[in-house]
Amino acid sequence: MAPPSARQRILDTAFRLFYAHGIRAVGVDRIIGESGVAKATFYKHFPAKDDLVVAYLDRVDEVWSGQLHAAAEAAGPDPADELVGLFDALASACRRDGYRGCAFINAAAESAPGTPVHDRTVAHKREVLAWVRRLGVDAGAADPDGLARSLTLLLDGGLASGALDADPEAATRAKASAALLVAAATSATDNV
Amino acid sequence: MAPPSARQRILDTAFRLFYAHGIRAVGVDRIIGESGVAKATFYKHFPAKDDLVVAYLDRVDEVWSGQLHAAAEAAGPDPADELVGLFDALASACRRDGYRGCAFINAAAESAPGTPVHDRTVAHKREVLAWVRRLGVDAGAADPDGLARSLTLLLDGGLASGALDADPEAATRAKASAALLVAAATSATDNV
DNA sequence: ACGTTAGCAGACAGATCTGTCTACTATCAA
DNA sequence: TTGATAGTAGACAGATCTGTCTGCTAACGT
Repeated sequence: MAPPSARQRILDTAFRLFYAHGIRAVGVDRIIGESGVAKATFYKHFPAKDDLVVAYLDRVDEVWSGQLHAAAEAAGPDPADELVGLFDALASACRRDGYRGCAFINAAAESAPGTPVHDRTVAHKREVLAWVRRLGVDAGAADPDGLARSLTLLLDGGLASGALDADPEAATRAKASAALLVAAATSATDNV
Repeated sequence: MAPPSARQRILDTAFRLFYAHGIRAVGVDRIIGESGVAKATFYKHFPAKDDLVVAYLDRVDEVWSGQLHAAAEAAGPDPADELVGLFDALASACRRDGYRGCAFINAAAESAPGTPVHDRTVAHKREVLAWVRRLGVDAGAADPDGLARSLTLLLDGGLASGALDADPEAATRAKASAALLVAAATSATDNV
């Protein structure tokens, strides 16, 4: 029953506002106002706005990676099924209210290469790619690197186009295409 | 030998700066300064910054659509080959210096849904989707809508991930995956 | 009892951003 | 010649944004 700490309130508000409106479109004054925090407190926890942005991306990473992993596991235990099932997370995301695409792609569009914010987005995409690749190895894909790249292309495409029109059809097609690619990539070495 | 008009200089400068740094990151003062134009002239041609942004997107649309069509035609005349060949435009774009992903995806990340800028990005993606769909029909695909959606997902994925790391490998994989999807979509009705 | 830590409230500085306005110049057509 | 058109130069207003600073309050551990 302890009220959430100031830091937590700041992060909650930033998560909501940054994702909904974009990073540059939301000033620290607004975050301070809506989170009901003093300005000094804000700058104590986050010495610069960019520090908050990175913390925001850290949180998005946790949430989104969790959803991806959960969707994959739910489709398991066959790794090939997991590779297809992870696209259910995309479908769920598209249907969510206020969906505005991938927070990392959006953040990358607003940050210059080489900055901590931009680096954080690159790190996220690398993690996802590595995770998919591992599943590809488990699934016995002939070329796990290539398969992982193809699947993340589909995933990123679904996320990116979701920012333009959140058509659930796109997620369905992404999953269907993924199924085809996974089948093609595993049948060569692991055909029934 | 006539020097480019003020309007043209403004557009050239905006094209370069908006794409390289993002829309919100570039102020009108900078565009005015670097294009060597008077402030009154600027606001005469573009009453508001957003008007310039839309004009910028119009130009990007021309350029990028032209490259897509050229790449497709070069791979023709078989429509199925065109559907795969258009991905060469993605590979060329990735290799270009200063490549920073898709201007439309980036602009969408910086604009609120319902604004003229955001609408312009949606219109572009719709045009590309319709064009790919037409090629799919010509190629005799069983489900041209689905095929077009799948291929544009791959394309958008390549463009979006290009903003994070401009890996030419991604474009290669996108093309290979496209070839597989096109083959699968056309073989059912148009085999050998 | 006392110091430390966390937090609230809000003024302030300095930069930057969009957009307006005045005043002047050059070109070209009727 | 005169009037319209396109352009240059730059001051200015008003809003907004990031970040700093001063004061005050309350909880908690020693």
